[in-house]
Amino acid sequence: MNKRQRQYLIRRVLRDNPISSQRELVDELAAAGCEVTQATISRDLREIGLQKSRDREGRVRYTFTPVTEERSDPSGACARMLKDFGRGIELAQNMVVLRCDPGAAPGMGKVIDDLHHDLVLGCVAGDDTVIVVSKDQQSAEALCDYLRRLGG
Amino acid sequence: MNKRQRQYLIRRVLRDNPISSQRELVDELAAAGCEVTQATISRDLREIGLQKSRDREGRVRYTFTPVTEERSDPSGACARMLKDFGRGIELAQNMVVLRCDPGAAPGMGKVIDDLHHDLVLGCVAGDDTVIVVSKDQQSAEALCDYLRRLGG
DNA sequence: CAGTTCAATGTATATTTATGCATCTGTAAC
DNA sequence: GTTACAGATGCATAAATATACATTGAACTG
Repeated sequence: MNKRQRQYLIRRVLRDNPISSQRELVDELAAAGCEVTQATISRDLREIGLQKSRDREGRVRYTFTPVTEERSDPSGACARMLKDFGRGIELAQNMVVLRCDPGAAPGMGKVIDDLHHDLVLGCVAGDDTVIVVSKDQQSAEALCDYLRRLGG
Repeated sequence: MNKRQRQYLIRRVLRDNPISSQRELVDELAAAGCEVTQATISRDLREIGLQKSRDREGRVRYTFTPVTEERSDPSGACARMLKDFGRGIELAQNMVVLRCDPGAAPGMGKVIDDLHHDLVLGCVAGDDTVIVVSKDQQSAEALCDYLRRLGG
Protein backbone atom coordinates (compact mmCIF):
# COMPACT_ATOMS: atom_id res chain seq x y z
CA MET A 1 0.00 0.00 0.00
CA ASN A 2 1.74 3.10 -1.18
CA LYS A 3 0.83 6.71 -0.74
CA ARG A 4 -1.16 7.06 -3.91
CA GLN A 5 -3.18 3.95 -3.28
CA ARG A 6 -3.87 5.09 0.26
CA GLN A 7 -5.07 8.49 -0.81
CA TYR A 8 -7.35 6.90 -3.32
CA LEU A 9 -8.69 4.63 -0.59
CA ILE A 10 -9.28 7.63 1.64
CA ARG A 11 -11.50 9.23 -0.95
CA ARG A 12 -13.48 6.05 -1.34
CA VAL A 13 -13.90 5.58 2.37
CA LEU A 14 -14.98 9.17 2.91
CA ARG A 15 -17.41 8.95 0.06
CA ASP A 16 -19.01 5.81 1.38
CA ASN A 17 -18.93 6.37 5.12
CA PRO A 18 -19.95 9.11 7.48
CA ILE A 19 -16.59 9.97 8.99
CA SER A 20 -16.32 12.77 11.47
CA SER A 21 -12.72 12.68 12.60
CA GLN A 22 -9.31 11.62 11.45
CA ARG A 23 -9.31 9.09 14.24
CA GLU A 24 -12.31 7.34 12.72
CA LEU A 25 -10.69 7.45 9.34
CA VAL A 26 -7.59 5.79 10.72
CA ASP A 27 -9.78 2.98 12.04
CA GLU A 28 -11.64 2.56 8.78
CA LEU A 29 -8.43 2.43 6.82
CA ALA A 30 -7.02 -0.13 9.21
CA ALA A 31 -10.13 -2.23 8.68
CA ALA A 32 -9.44 -1.96 4.98
CA GLY A 33 -5.92 -3.20 5.53
CA CYS A 34 -4.09 0.09 5.54
CA GLU A 35 -2.37 0.86 8.80
CA VAL A 36 -1.20 4.40 9.15
CA THR A 37 -1.24 7.01 11.87
CA GLN A 38 -3.38 10.09 12.30
CA ALA A 39 -0.41 12.25 11.41
CA THR A 40 -0.19 10.68 8.01
CA ILE A 41 -3.91 11.07 7.50
CA SER A 42 -3.69 14.72 8.39
CA ARG A 43 -1.04 15.22 5.76
CA ASP A 44 -2.92 13.16 3.21
CA LEU A 45 -6.12 15.09 3.63
CA ARG A 46 -4.32 18.34 3.12
CA GLU A 47 -2.63 17.05 0.00
CA ILE A 48 -5.80 15.68 -1.50
CA GLY A 49 -7.67 18.86 -0.71
CA LEU A 50 -10.22 17.35 1.62
CA GLN A 51 -11.34 19.33 4.58
CA LYS A 52 -13.73 18.96 7.42
CA SER A 53 -16.85 21.01 7.23
CA ARG A 54 -20.41 21.03 8.33
CA ASP A 55 -23.26 20.86 5.92
CA ARG A 56 -26.39 22.96 6.23
CA GLU A 57 -27.86 20.58 8.75
CA GLY A 58 -24.76 20.89 10.91
CA ARG A 59 -23.46 17.41 10.22
CA VAL A 60 -19.73 17.02 10.01
CA ARG A 61 -18.40 15.88 6.70
CA TYR A 62 -15.22 15.93 4.71
CA THR A 63 -15.62 17.77 1.47
CA PHE A 64 -13.47 17.88 -1.56
CA THR A 65 -12.05 21.32 -2.01
CA PRO A 66 -9.35 20.92 -4.52
CA VAL A 67 -5.74 21.79 -4.33
CA THR A 68 -5.41 20.79 -7.90
CA GLU A 69 -1.99 19.80 -8.98
CA GLU A 70 -1.57 22.24 -11.85
CA ARG A 71 -2.18 19.40 -14.21
CA SER A 72 -0.27 19.13 -17.39
CA ASP A 73 -3.29 17.20 -18.56
CA PRO A 74 -6.41 19.24 -17.81
CA SER A 75 -8.82 17.21 -19.88
CA GLY A 76 -7.48 14.01 -18.37
CA ALA A 77 -8.00 15.42 -14.89
CA CYS A 78 -11.49 16.50 -15.81
CA ALA A 79 -12.32 13.12 -17.29
CA ARG A 80 -11.13 11.44 -14.12
CA MET A 81 -13.21 13.71 -11.94
CA LEU A 82 -16.28 13.12 -14.07
CA LYS A 83 -15.82 9.38 -13.87
CA ASP A 84 -15.07 9.41 -10.15
CA PHE A 85 -17.70 11.85 -8.94
CA GLY A 86 -20.08 12.62 -11.79
CA ARG A 87 -23.77 11.78 -11.55
CA GLY A 88 -25.26 13.37 -14.59
CA ILE A 89 -24.85 16.01 -17.28
CA GLU A 90 -27.83 18.00 -18.48
CA LEU A 91 -28.37 20.80 -20.92
CA ALA A 92 -30.42 23.83 -19.89
CA GLN A 93 -30.63 26.72 -22.30
CA ASN A 94 -27.14 28.16 -22.55
CA MET A 95 -25.89 26.16 -19.60
CA VAL A 96 -24.71 22.69 -18.79
CA VAL A 97 -25.71 21.42 -15.38
CA LEU A 98 -23.42 18.84 -13.84
CA ARG A 99 -24.58 16.84 -10.87
CA CYS A 100 -22.00 15.09 -8.74
CA ASP A 101 -21.35 13.54 -5.36
CA PRO A 102 -22.00 15.79 -2.38
CA GLY A 103 -18.99 17.93 -1.63
CA ALA A 104 -17.33 17.22 -4.93
CA ALA A 105 -18.66 20.18 -6.90
CA PRO A 106 -15.91 22.64 -6.02
CA GLY A 107 -13.30 20.22 -7.26
CA MET A 108 -15.30 19.58 -10.37
CA GLY A 109 -15.59 23.29 -11.02
CA LYS A 110 -11.87 23.70 -10.67
CA VAL A 111 -10.97 21.08 -13.25
CA ILE A 112 -13.52 22.56 -15.62
CA ASP A 113 -12.02 25.99 -15.20
CA ASP A 114 -8.64 24.46 -15.89
CA LEU A 115 -9.83 23.15 -19.23
CA HIS A 116 -9.79 26.70 -20.56
CA HIS A 117 -12.33 25.45 -23.05
CA ASP A 118 -13.50 28.02 -25.59
CA LEU A 119 -17.13 27.17 -25.05
CA VAL A 120 -16.93 27.76 -21.30
CA LEU A 121 -17.73 31.31 -20.31
CA GLY A 122 -17.48 30.47 -16.67
CA CYS A 123 -18.77 28.09 -14.08
CA VAL A 124 -20.04 28.12 -10.54
CA ALA A 125 -19.87 25.16 -8.23
CA GLY A 126 -22.15 24.58 -5.28
CA ASP A 127 -21.96 21.45 -3.16
CA ASP A 128 -23.21 18.80 -5.54
CA THR A 129 -23.96 20.86 -8.63
CA VAL A 130 -21.84 22.73 -11.12
CA ILE A 131 -23.36 25.13 -13.58
CA VAL A 132 -21.22 25.71 -16.63
CA VAL A 133 -22.27 28.74 -18.61
CA SER A 134 -21.83 28.98 -22.34
CA LYS A 135 -22.56 31.74 -24.84
CA ASP A 136 -25.81 30.45 -26.24
CA GLN A 137 -27.81 27.30 -26.53
CA GLN A 138 -25.90 26.04 -29.53
CA SER A 139 -22.56 26.38 -27.77
CA ALA A 140 -23.99 24.76 -24.69
CA GLU A 141 -25.11 21.78 -26.72
CA ALA A 142 -21.65 21.31 -28.12
CA LEU A 143 -20.14 21.70 -24.68
CA CYS A 144 -22.58 19.24 -23.21
CA ASP A 145 -21.62 16.68 -25.84
CA TYR A 146 -17.98 17.29 -25.15
CA LEU A 147 -18.35 16.80 -21.41
CA ARG A 148 -20.43 13.69 -21.87
CA ARG A 149 -17.81 12.16 -24.08
CA LEU A 150 -15.12 13.15 -21.61
CA GLY A 151 -17.00 11.51 -18.77
CA GLY A 152 -17.29 8.31 -20.74
CA MET B 1 -22.06 44.53 23.85
CA ASN B 2 -24.64 41.80 23.54
CA LYS B 3 -24.52 38.59 21.61
CA ARG B 4 -26.09 39.90 18.46
CA GLN B 5 -23.80 42.89 18.29
CA ARG B 6 -20.82 40.69 18.93
CA GLN B 7 -21.73 38.28 16.17
CA TYR B 8 -22.16 41.15 13.79
CA LEU B 9 -18.76 42.43 14.83
CA ILE B 10 -17.27 39.02 14.22
CA ARG B 11 -18.51 39.02 10.67
CA ARG B 12 -17.07 42.46 10.09
CA VAL B 13 -13.74 41.56 11.59
CA LEU B 14 -13.46 38.36 9.58
CA ARG B 15 -14.40 40.15 6.42
CA ASP B 16 -11.79 42.83 6.90
CA ASN B 17 -8.91 40.90 8.43
CA PRO B 18 -7.00 37.77 7.63
CA ILE B 19 -7.80 35.72 10.70
CA SER B 20 -6.53 32.20 10.98
CA SER B 21 -7.54 31.09 14.43
CA GLN B 22 -10.12 31.74 17.08
CA ARG B 23 -7.36 32.98 19.28
CA GLU B 24 -6.58 35.75 16.83
CA LEU B 25 -10.22 36.57 16.58
CA VAL B 26 -10.45 36.89 20.33
CA ASP B 27 -7.59 39.38 20.23
CA GLU B 28 -9.13 41.39 17.40
CA LEU B 29 -12.44 41.57 19.18
CA ALA B 30 -10.74 42.66 22.37
CA ALA B 31 -9.02 45.42 20.42
CA ALA B 32 -12.46 46.45 19.21
CA GLY B 33 -13.69 46.60 22.77
CA CYS B 34 -15.36 43.24 23.00
CA GLU B 35 -13.82 40.95 25.58
CA VAL B 36 -14.93 37.36 25.33
CA THR B 37 -13.25 33.99 25.53
CA GLN B 38 -12.36 31.52 22.83
CA ALA B 39 -15.17 29.25 23.98
CA THR B 40 -17.72 31.91 23.24
CA ILE B 41 -16.19 32.55 19.85
CA SER B 42 -16.35 28.87 19.05
CA ARG B 43 -20.05 28.88 19.81
CA ASP B 44 -20.65 32.09 17.95
CA LEU B 45 -18.95 30.87 14.82
CA ARG B 46 -21.04 27.75 14.80
CA GLU B 47 -24.23 29.74 15.27
CA ILE B 48 -23.41 32.19 12.54
CA GLY B 49 -22.39 29.41 10.23
CA LEU B 50 -18.81 30.45 9.79
CA GLN B 51 -16.20 27.79 9.49
CA LYS B 52 -12.53 27.58 8.95
CA SER B 53 -11.43 26.44 5.57
CA ARG B 54 -8.62 26.76 3.16
CA ASP B 55 -9.03 28.44 -0.16
CA ARG B 56 -7.56 27.12 -3.36
CA GLU B 57 -4.21 28.61 -2.58
CA GLY B 58 -4.16 26.88 0.79
CA ARG B 59 -4.67 30.02 2.85
CA VAL B 60 -6.76 29.66 5.94
CA ARG B 61 -9.96 31.63 5.97
CA TYR B 62 -13.30 31.66 7.67
CA THR B 63 -16.11 31.28 5.20
CA PHE B 64 -19.77 31.84 5.58
CA THR B 65 -21.63 28.58 5.27
CA PRO B 66 -25.05 29.32 6.56
CA VAL B 67 -27.01 27.69 9.28
CA THR B 68 -29.89 29.93 8.48
CA GLU B 69 -32.32 30.46 11.24
CA GLU B 70 -35.47 29.23 9.51
CA ARG B 71 -36.46 32.82 9.09
CA SER B 72 -40.03 33.80 9.42
CA ASP B 73 -39.03 36.66 7.15
CA PRO B 74 -37.22 35.24 4.13
CA SER B 75 -37.25 38.37 2.02
CA GLY B 76 -36.01 40.41 4.97
CA ALA B 77 -33.19 37.95 5.49
CA CYS B 78 -32.34 38.08 1.81
CA ALA B 79 -32.42 41.86 1.77
CA ARG B 80 -30.06 41.95 4.72
CA MET B 81 -27.66 39.53 3.09
CA LEU B 82 -27.69 41.52 -0.14
CA LYS B 83 -26.96 44.73 1.72
CA ASP B 84 -24.29 43.15 3.92
CA PHE B 85 -22.44 41.06 1.36
CA GLY B 86 -23.71 41.95 -2.10
CA ARG B 87 -21.40 43.41 -4.72
CA GLY B 88 -23.49 43.41 -7.85
CA ILE B 89 -26.47 41.93 -9.62
CA GLU B 90 -26.33 41.22 -13.34
CA LEU B 91 -28.65 39.71 -15.89
CA ALA B 92 -27.37 37.02 -18.26
CA GLN B 93 -29.87 35.35 -20.54
CA ASN B 94 -32.20 33.38 -18.29
CA MET B 95 -30.00 33.85 -15.25
CA VAL B 96 -29.20 36.43 -12.66
CA VAL B 97 -25.60 36.52 -11.54
CA LEU B 98 -24.99 37.80 -8.04
CA ARG B 99 -21.49 38.75 -6.99
CA CYS B 100 -20.72 39.00 -3.31
CA ASP B 101 -17.93 39.00 -0.74
CA PRO B 102 -15.62 36.00 -0.84
CA GLY B 103 -17.04 33.14 1.15
CA ALA B 104 -20.47 34.66 1.37
CA ALA B 105 -22.02 33.01 -1.67
CA PRO B 106 -23.28 29.85 0.05
CA GLY B 107 -25.16 31.93 2.57
CA MET B 108 -26.52 34.10 -0.16
CA GLY B 109 -27.70 31.06 -2.06
CA LYS B 110 -29.44 29.73 0.99
CA VAL B 111 -31.49 32.85 1.63
CA ILE B 112 -32.43 32.97 -2.02
CA ASP B 113 -33.58 29.38 -1.90
CA ASP B 114 -35.59 30.28 1.16
CA LEU B 115 -37.43 32.97 -0.76
CA HIS B 116 -39.31 30.25 -2.62
CA HIS B 117 -39.77 32.82 -5.30
CA ASP B 118 -41.82 31.69 -8.32
CA LEU B 119 -39.30 33.05 -10.76
CA VAL B 120 -36.44 31.10 -9.21
CA LEU B 121 -35.95 27.69 -10.76
CA GLY B 122 -32.88 27.08 -8.66
CA CYS B 123 -29.57 28.53 -7.76
CA VAL B 124 -25.99 27.47 -7.29
CA ALA B 125 -23.54 29.24 -5.06
CA GLY B 126 -19.79 29.18 -5.47
CA ASP B 127 -17.48 31.16 -3.24
CA ASP B 128 -18.22 34.71 -4.31
CA THR B 129 -20.81 34.17 -7.02
CA VAL B 130 -24.37 32.95 -7.03
CA ILE B 131 -26.13 32.01 -10.23
CA VAL B 132 -29.88 32.16 -9.98
CA VAL B 133 -31.62 30.38 -12.81
CA SER B 134 -34.99 31.44 -14.13
CA LYS B 135 -37.24 30.01 -16.83
CA ASP B 136 -36.44 32.40 -19.61
CA GLN B 137 -34.95 35.79 -20.22
CA GLN B 138 -38.17 37.62 -19.45
CA SER B 139 -38.53 35.94 -16.08
CA ALA B 140 -34.90 36.58 -15.35
CA GLU B 141 -35.36 40.27 -16.04
CA ALA B 142 -38.22 40.46 -13.60
CA LEU B 143 -36.25 38.52 -11.04
CA CYS B 144 -33.23 40.73 -11.51
CA ASP B 145 -35.37 43.81 -10.88
CA TYR B 146 -36.85 42.22 -7.82
CA LEU B 147 -33.46 41.37 -6.34
CA ARG B 148 -32.08 44.79 -7.10
CA ARG B 149 -34.95 46.42 -5.30
CA LEU B 150 -34.53 44.04 -2.42
CA GLY B 151 -30.86 44.89 -2.10
CA GLY B 152 -31.67 48.59 -1.99
C1' DC C 1 -40.45 39.65 46.83
C1' DA C 2 -39.11 34.68 46.48
C1' DG C 3 -38.86 31.12 43.41
C1' DT C 4 -38.24 29.32 38.73
C1' DT C 5 -36.47 29.10 34.30
C1' DC C 6 -33.51 29.91 30.61
C1' DA C 7 -30.02 31.93 27.78
C1' DA C 8 -25.30 33.49 27.84
C1' DT C 9 -20.89 32.88 29.26
C1' DG C 10 -16.55 31.56 31.61
C1' DT C 11 -13.49 27.81 33.33
C1' DA C 12 -11.35 23.80 32.75
C1' DT C 13 -10.71 20.17 29.97
C1' DA C 14 -11.48 16.86 26.18
C1' DT C 15 -11.09 16.23 21.50
C1' DT C 16 -9.24 17.00 17.11
C1' DT C 17 -5.79 18.38 13.98
C1' DA C 18 -1.12 19.98 12.70
C1' DT C 19 3.78 19.72 13.00
C1' DG C 20 8.95 19.42 14.58
C1' DC C 21 12.02 16.04 14.62
C1' DA C 22 13.98 11.40 14.03
C1' DT C 23 14.01 7.30 11.36
C1' DC C 24 13.63 4.38 7.55
C1' DT C 25 13.79 3.22 2.69
C1' DG C 26 14.82 3.51 -1.88
C1' DT C 27 17.51 5.68 -5.59
C1' DA C 28 21.28 7.95 -7.67
C1' DA C 29 26.19 9.06 -7.86
C1' DC C 30 30.55 7.81 -7.33
C1' DG D 1 29.69 -1.21 -1.98
C1' DT D 2 29.33 3.20 0.10
C1' DT D 3 27.77 7.75 0.53
C1' DA D 4 24.37 11.29 -0.15
C1' DC D 5 19.96 12.73 -0.63
C1' DA D 6 14.87 12.95 -0.81
C1' DG D 7 10.36 11.40 0.26
C1' DA D 8 7.33 9.06 3.44
C1' DT D 9 6.11 8.10 7.90
C1' DG D 10 5.91 7.49 12.96
C1' DC D 11 6.27 9.50 17.52
C1' DA D 12 5.55 12.97 20.59
C1' DT D 13 3.64 17.10 21.27
C1' DA D 14 1.89 21.65 20.13
C1' DA D 15 -1.90 24.20 18.53
C1' DA D 16 -6.63 24.77 17.63
C1' DT D 17 -11.33 23.87 18.54
C1' DA D 18 -15.33 21.97 21.02
C1' DT D 19 -17.76 20.93 25.13
C1' DA D 20 -19.26 19.48 30.07
C1' DC D 21 -20.26 21.79 33.90
C1' DA D 22 -20.97 25.73 36.94
C1' DT D 23 -22.31 30.47 37.43
C1' DT D 24 -24.66 34.59 36.58
C1' DG D 25 -28.24 37.57 35.48
C1' DA D 26 -32.46 38.80 33.24
C1' DA D 27 -37.33 37.77 32.60
C1' DC D 28 -41.33 35.68 34.23
C1' DT D 29 -44.80 33.70 37.70
C1' DG D 30 -47.22 33.44 41.65
